[in-house]
Amino acid sequence: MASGRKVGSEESGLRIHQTIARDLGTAILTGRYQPGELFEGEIEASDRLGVSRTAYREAVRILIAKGMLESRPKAGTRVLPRNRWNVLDPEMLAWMFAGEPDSRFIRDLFELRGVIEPAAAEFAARRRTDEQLAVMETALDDMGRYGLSTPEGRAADQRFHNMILAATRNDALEALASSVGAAVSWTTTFKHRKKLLPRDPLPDHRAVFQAIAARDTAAARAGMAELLRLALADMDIALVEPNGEG
Amino acid sequence: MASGRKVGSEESGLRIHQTIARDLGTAILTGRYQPGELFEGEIEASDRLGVSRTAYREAVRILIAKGMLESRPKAGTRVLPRNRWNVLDPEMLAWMFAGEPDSRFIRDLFELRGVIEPAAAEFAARRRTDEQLAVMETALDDMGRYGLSTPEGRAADQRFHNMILAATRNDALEALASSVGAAVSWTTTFKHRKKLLPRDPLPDHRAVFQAIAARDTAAARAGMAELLRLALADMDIALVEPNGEG
DNA sequence: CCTCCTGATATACTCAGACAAATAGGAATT
DNA sequence: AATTCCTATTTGTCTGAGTATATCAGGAGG
Repeated sequence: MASGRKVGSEESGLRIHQTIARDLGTAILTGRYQPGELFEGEIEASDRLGVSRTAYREAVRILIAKGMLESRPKAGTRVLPRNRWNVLDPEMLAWMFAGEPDSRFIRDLFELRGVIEPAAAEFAARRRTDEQLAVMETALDDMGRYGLSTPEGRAADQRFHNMILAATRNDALEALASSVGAAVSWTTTFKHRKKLLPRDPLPDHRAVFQAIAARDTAAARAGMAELLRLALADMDIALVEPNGEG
Repeated sequence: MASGRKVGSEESGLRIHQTIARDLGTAILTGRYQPGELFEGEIEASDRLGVSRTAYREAVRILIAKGMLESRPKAGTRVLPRNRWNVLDPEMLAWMFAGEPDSRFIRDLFELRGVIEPAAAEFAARRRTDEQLAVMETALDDMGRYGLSTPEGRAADQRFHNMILAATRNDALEALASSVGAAVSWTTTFKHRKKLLPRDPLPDHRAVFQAIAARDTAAARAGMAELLRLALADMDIALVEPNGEG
């Protein structure tokens, strides 16, 4: 047992294959490996990283499952083109936002959210149950009580949006929006890290809630769109797109 | 070396861990394993399947990467709740549609597509380049030449929609819509398996194309919405939702 | 000169068995 | 009853060997 060395840095509860997957994943996301680029062999790679081939291979399996890699005997392991990546995968989003996320992709996510959530609000207005409505209301109350600058307040905000998604009764929409919402909430954390929020978000949320309560689909859609528009306006990243909405 | 038996059925080029992942994945998707249910231990499972623990573990890693499983020492490996699954993962969609897909989820996918693609058409109308427009046109020509009942025609249809997505200049939207689009095309195959298409889809496509060419965002959105509405009307699954659009 | 086969070879894939690490759950203690 | 500690169980990691497969070079045939 001569070499009982650690990999390099003491990671939290993560297993080795998870840290390798995360490291390789972020390396690919940040462009340190280009699409089409060939990886070194398993033996060399695992040796260089100071881990067993087993752990390295399991890491590669994870990245293959996320559409980032491809591996075949004799051909080796190479990075797939970007359009094959599952960029909406929650773990991948977490990797992106752990580092310095690409502002262009953040814009993409907000844009996608702007497409998804108003539609979700509309479906929710049509299909919500009274129980779901009640959960939304208490979440909104909590949000007002604690404010968005506290963890409790943000959790309440999450609950509110999640319940809207659940009320859509659309699993696909729900899965998607929860991923995007989580990613966007990372940026919200960024926002609050720099400056405290300048605006009270409660009225927008209440308007959406009222519309859903009244089963007013058009108002729900419009209210959510307005909410997102205001939220986006609070952020600095609005500037990446030179041309406005027109 | 007493038992050199094969796993059971001769799979095509798939590796062992891939087939195990697919089998377990479909078993979970079809409800043969319920959320929260505990798997048997790795040794028992790999032994029962007649494969090595390595291969079984790599399969489990894949399913964990897709949000279907969770495993911790001493606690075992268990199925995660449905809302944790990455149901938009292309591979998962393929697994679903390989068997008898849940009609409720198909409805969800169509609904999601109805949200995504009109928005994508709108973005495409605003941001498309002339080159992208040219590709759309040739795709449309091919589609007209071969018809949707031929593989070439369907490929052209795919190219048309994919180019719209590329023209949105939104990676997140593109990744999402390509997954959903692929899944929906499986159902299109289903449709044509039963009955040949009763309607000429070309006019709808041309309308969308014209709008994108003219950079008419509203018309592009409306045209795409209409296209999807008609496509959905062709399918049998419209009946799952008793209440119409209103 | 090109196409098709054929085999050598590099690479990932699979296997078996051992050991390590972590943690859930119970036992002992306060 | 709450807390601490122990232990047994399960996943995690390692090693080294052997297998399968696809690429690539080189030759046979057109």
